[in-house]
Amino acid sequence: MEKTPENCQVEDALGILVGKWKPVILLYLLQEGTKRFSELKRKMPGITQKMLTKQLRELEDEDIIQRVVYAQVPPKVEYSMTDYGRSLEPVLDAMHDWGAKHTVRKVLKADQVKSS
Amino acid sequence: MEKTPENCQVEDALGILVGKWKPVILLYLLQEGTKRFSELKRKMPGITQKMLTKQLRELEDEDIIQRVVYAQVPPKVEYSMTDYGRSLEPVLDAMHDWGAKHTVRKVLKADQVKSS
DNA sequence: CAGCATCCTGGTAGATACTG
DNA sequence: CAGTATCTACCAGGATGCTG
Repeated sequence: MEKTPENCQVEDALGILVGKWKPVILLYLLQEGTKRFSELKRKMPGITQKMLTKQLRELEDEDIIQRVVYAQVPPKVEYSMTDYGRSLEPVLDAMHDWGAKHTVRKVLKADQVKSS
Repeated sequence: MEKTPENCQVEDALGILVGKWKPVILLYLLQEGTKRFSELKRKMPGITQKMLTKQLRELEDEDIIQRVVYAQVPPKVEYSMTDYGRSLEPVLDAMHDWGAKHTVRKVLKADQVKSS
């Protein structure tokens, strides 16, 4: 597929990644494997149950993550990356690498302002 | 910089890329070089002047693109990528590649539903 | 030509409370 | 434990009109 602006496929990846907590959720699942709902919640202080549920549902709808419910009491639900979801890893890597450089740059710039 | 979720640098790249028209604008400037305001506007039927201005300003504030104003009548303003902005290209590439695969996958999935 | 000022709207995010 | 159900706040995005 050509990389012309008229034929922009960037939006798809963007659409899946946008959401205040999605990148973090994906990084957890990619690096630490399967996680329970409560584990994810604990890892992300500040997120509400509603938001976590919503973001997970959206990722599930896109087949990026998998949701497994255990029929037991108390309930147990586990989330993990799908093989397909793992294909997003290079994208996240590229973004992370760029973000790291960008952060460094912002710090340098702030220094310049200070010393001027 | 480590790629731990606690230290997520993905958001930075995401923050710069989100905006309904930013990826397209960047692809135009990356692939076709310097462009005037009106040229960009013509390329993107549907965008309003206000939105184009806004998106361009935001990209400029992040030093991704450069804005050059020619003191003449009628006014002429040209936009181009900065060297720094060009460093985003691998990110856009990664996202485009993924998006292209994703599109194919969605088509296949739709077919499965139809033939079932 | 390029852009600002104003007003409007829908959806994302969040706070809070309740349930199988 | 892992969710729904409401309600509220905010802002990106958009329509329209004016200007150096």
